[in-house]
This record gives sequence, structure tokens and C-alpha cells, in this order.
Amino acid sequence: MANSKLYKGSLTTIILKLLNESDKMYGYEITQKVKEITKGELKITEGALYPALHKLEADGLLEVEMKKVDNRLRKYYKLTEKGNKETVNKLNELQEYIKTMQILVNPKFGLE
Amino acid sequence: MANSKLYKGSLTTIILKLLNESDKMYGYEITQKVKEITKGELKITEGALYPALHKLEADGLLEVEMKKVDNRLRKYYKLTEKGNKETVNKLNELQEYIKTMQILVNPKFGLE
DNA sequence: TCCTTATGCATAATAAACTTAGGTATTAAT
DNA sequence: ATTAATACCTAAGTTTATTATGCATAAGGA
Repeated sequence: MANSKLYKGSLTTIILKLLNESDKMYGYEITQKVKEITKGELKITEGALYPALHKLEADGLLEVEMKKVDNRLRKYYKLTEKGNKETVNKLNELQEYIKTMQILVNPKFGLE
Repeated sequence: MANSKLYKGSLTTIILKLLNESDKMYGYEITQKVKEITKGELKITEGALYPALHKLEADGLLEVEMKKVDNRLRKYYKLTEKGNKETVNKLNELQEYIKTMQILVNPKFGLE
């Protein structure tokens, strides 16, 4: 995921947020959407994505619906109610992280 | 480091930036400084810090100076020239990361 | 005096999240 | 016919952190 190690730990947040916007998506679609939105900055590898989706499903945050399109099988993922709540949590954590890092990195933010 | 997984990958950036401000610091001092600046939000564990410092030293980004204070040995770390350059890189990567995540998470940032 | 907390360093076992490298299968394009 | 794109998947290995230790000195309270 990009040359920076900072993205480690943010994949779940990204997946949840995308599903929160798009109602339902399938795995490959997520990789393409992220590449498109970030103009190539961020590429989700499938080796990271699929295990992450499976874990989110196992944790009850996502539910699955299979669909055949053009004789190809797609696995659509959709947020559950629990997944919606967790999305809010993850987004709050991201804002908190960004705030904290800006304070650490730009001392001006820490002054009052 | 906090309950959020997002901090994974940012320890090196934090260390480099602190040393960039403070000229030289020792390990324990770094943990205390981070706790203080972030008002307890972020606590650097020693099990993460010391290996990270050793790696930065091995990579030639930090140099060491031992000092005895109150009969206790302190290991002061200081940025090398290479370390200074890498600090700039890491800070740029952090800004890039934040920008990308905001675009992903807040679609408004992506419109033009 | 004894015990805990703080200071200061360190490593080893485990866990989590990722990369890299494969594998299968269909469709579209050259 | 072969490559690229679509669409899913897993396994081995790496990185980065947590948790749990260990050692040692200093300070403080019961």
C-alpha cells in the first residue's frame, strides 16, 4: 500500500468508509475505487484485502451477497448495523490520530 | 500505543521529529515527552522504542553518546546528517498520508 | 527497614497486519 | 494465440508492535 508504512493499520477504516458511502461493493471494486480516488497513490493489494474482508465478516461487521454478472461470480459486501457503528468509531479514531500526530509533528498545534 | 491501530508505522516518524527539535534525547526521555505532549493519548512502550532506536542507529540515522547522570547511565541519541534528510522524508510522507486519508474518508476533499 | 515507584536500559515470545508470490477461472483485446 | 483485465483465494515470510520479563540505581512512604 504505497511506499509509506503509515498506511499499515488503516485498511479496515478505508473499507468501512467506502462501504458506508456505496451501500455495497465487491472486493475487486474496492481496489479499483481506492486506486481511482487516490489517483494511484494507494494500491490495495489483494493479499491484504481479502483476509481483511473475511475478518470483518467473521466479526459481524459485514454481510455477504453473491451475485453472478457476465458469468463471473462477485461477492458483494455490505455493512451490518454493527458495521455502521464501527465505521463511526474508526473515523473518530482516524481524526484523533491525525490530531495527535499533528501536535507531535507540528509543535505549534500544541500551544494554547 | 493507544487503542487505535493507526499508530502502527508512525513510531519512526515520531522519534525522528522529536530528535529534530531537541537536538539530543535518551530513550526514557522520549517516552515521557510523548506522553506529555499528547496528554497521555499516546504511550510509547519500551519494547517498541528500544528496538526502533537500535534499528535507526544501525541504519546510520542516529548516533549515540553515553552519559552518566546521578550514577545512572543514559544513552543519548542524536540525528546524523542522513537522519536529518530522512526526517524530512518521513514528515512529507506523513503529510501525504493525511491528505490521502482525508480524501478517502471525506469525499469533499476529492472534488475540484 | 522494607517495599513500591520512578528512572534507565534491554530482550524474547507472541500477535497482528501487511507484502510477495503464487493459484484458479472467465472475458476482452491485440 | 497470447496478454491484460476481471474476480476470487491462500500461504510463506517480514515488519512492527504488545506483553512479559530481566537487570540496576534512586527516591519516597509505611
